[in-house]
Amino acid sequence: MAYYRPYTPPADPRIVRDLTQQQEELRTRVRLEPLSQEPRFIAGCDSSFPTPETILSVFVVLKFPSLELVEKVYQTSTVELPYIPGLLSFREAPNVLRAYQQLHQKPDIIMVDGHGIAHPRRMGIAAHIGVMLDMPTFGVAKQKLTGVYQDPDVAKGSISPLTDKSGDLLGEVIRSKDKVNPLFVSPGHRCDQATATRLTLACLRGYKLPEPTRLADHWAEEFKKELR
DNA sequence: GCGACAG
DNA sequence: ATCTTGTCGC
Repeated sequence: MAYYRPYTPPADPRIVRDLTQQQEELRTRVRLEPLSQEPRFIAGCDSSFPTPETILSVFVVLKFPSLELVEKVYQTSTVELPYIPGLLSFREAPNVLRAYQQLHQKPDIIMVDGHGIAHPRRMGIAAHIGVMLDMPTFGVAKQKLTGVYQDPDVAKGSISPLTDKSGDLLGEVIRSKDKVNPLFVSPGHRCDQATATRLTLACLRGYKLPEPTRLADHWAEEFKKELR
């Protein structure tokens, strides 16, 4: 439990204004719809920072619904933007997209570590990546960014809605394992809530995190060691 | 004015 | 995200 937040230098107001504007434009391209076909391959992606100035992004592709790992790739580059709540995608997406290009087996849908439309301007990193690739995506986050919800029952599989102040659905809060903190699942692009939730549940294998993100997390750690 | 704030 | 040991609970 954090009792205080470490000091963070204020972000340049001009940068914030410009990126927020770009985000509003990308927002007009988001399409929420059911998946056209059942996925045969699902990907997971995650980023970490081996050093404060280096970003490492990983992509894993699993066969669906067997969840057998079929490919894993990574990409590193220099960090050019600080973390700014609501603008995370501009810091991480560029490198994530380059990692995606390395894949030989392209997935049918991507599970992103972070939020989809459960974002102040409905443009979390999952939606951002989906629009850039024009690919189906949805987000699975460990912490809330925006919205209100009632804590779901402590039993695995319990779900409660995440809504904005107007009552609009932003995502669903899902208990992926008995008694552990719930996950925040929301559609990104070319995906809907039902699909995002269904696939998240279908990817659970006894751990808090669904396999795509869990394995992406795992390999990010392995690749990090490999770099030194 | 005060609290919240993905990774 | 990252730095970090032991420790409590199922």
